[in-house]
Amino acid sequence: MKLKPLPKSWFAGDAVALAPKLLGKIVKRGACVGRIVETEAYTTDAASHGAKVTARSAPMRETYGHWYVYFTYGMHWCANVTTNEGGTGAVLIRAVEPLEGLALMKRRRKTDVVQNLANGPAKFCQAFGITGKDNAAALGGDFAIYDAPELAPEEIGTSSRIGITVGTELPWRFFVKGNEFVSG
DNA sequence: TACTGGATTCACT
DNA sequence: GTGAATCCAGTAA
Repeated sequence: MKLKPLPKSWFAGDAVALAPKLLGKIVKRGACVGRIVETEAYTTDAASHGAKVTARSAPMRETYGHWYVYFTYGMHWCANVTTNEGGTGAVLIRAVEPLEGLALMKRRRKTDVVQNLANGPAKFCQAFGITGKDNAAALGGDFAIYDAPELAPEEIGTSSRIGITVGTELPWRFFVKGNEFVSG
């Protein structure tokens, strides 16, 4: 697979605009490679860490093209890519289709079911070995996002999670229809 | 210093 | 469909 890293400037725009564009892109960390199939944009809305100026959310405000990894529910890590040069924004990677490094992912996730390896934000982090040590790291090197053909519009739909998990109807949730690795 | 709640997941019924 | 697991950041005092 010929991979070309997305330049930092690619992430300078608004999170809401970049979330759908990230679909189909390739994320690689060490031996693990996957295709992003579900993303979620966070800016300064009430549900976002970016709504308040705190030490934790500093990467959302002060960086773009970096990883923002946070710990939640006492046991899970979630990975975002920071966006919006000069502003506040990040795109949460909610689900990934495993492509390479499946053996390692299966070992980390303690399951042989491929569909369950990375079909959730915390599952993705566990499968790829992402923890707080990756927080605020710049994209690139061993942990980067690579360019890939954009998904066709008919492959992108509105997530069934709307109104179920979060209780809000944010217009920027997406996932890929007709894909066996899709979450929800 | 102590308390509260969370961008989740999974086992169990 | 329901509830437990689990710990850190944020907030109040």
